[in-house]
Amino acid sequence: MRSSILRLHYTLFEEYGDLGWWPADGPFEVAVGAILTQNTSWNNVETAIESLKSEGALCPSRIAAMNMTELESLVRPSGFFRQKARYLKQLASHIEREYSGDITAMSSLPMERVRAELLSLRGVGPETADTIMLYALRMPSFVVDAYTVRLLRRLGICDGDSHASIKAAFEEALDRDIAKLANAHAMIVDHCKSVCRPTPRCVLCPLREMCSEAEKQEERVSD
DNA sequence: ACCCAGGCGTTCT
DNA sequence: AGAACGCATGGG
Repeated sequence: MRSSILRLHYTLFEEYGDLGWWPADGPFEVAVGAILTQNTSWNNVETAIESLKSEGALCPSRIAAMNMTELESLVRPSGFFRQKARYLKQLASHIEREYSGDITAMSSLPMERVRAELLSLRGVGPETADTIMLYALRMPSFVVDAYTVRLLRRLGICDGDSHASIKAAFEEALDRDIAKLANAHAMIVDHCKSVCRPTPRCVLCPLREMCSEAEKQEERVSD
């Protein structure tokens, strides 16, 4: 899988270059965005983040102290607003209580410890935890999302492989380099949003070569 | 009038 | 362990 990942990374980088993810003002805003974007388009998340900002509410202390109804109304545009308000509240309280409101304090702890701690919070699953680690704490933890799995399957790079093994393969192939891991996920998401749709149009796709090779391989198998 | 979006938790088989 | 379902808004 290693050489396929390297080729994918190289080809995507040739097309997209450095995308400079995650778009946010600071580490805590990254974490908030990671929760708000769960199964939700980024456009809706931006609206919610803007409304939080306009209230000066984008910090752990303010969110931890805010009343639930107000928080719900601020994050409403991002959908699932009752759950997400609860999740943000819990995250903010945790950061406030354990790290005096400074989320970056977590980055000096071992990765496994940080991941387990994030996963223990309601509303923080594998993808959200890895997103916070990679883009807020700048730790080399690759983010495997639905896009990644769909793309890798289509390219025949993975088949039934678990998220965990895909994650590990990227981290090894990209040498645990934070900038590379961060940009790799960004390129995959960006690519899948615009080009590699559920029903693909491969004519101008930078990955069309890899894609057609995978299709040929598929035909051989089904013979 | 659909369909989908940068998931997660709960509740089943 | 893995599938099915609810959660909710806004844009194509």
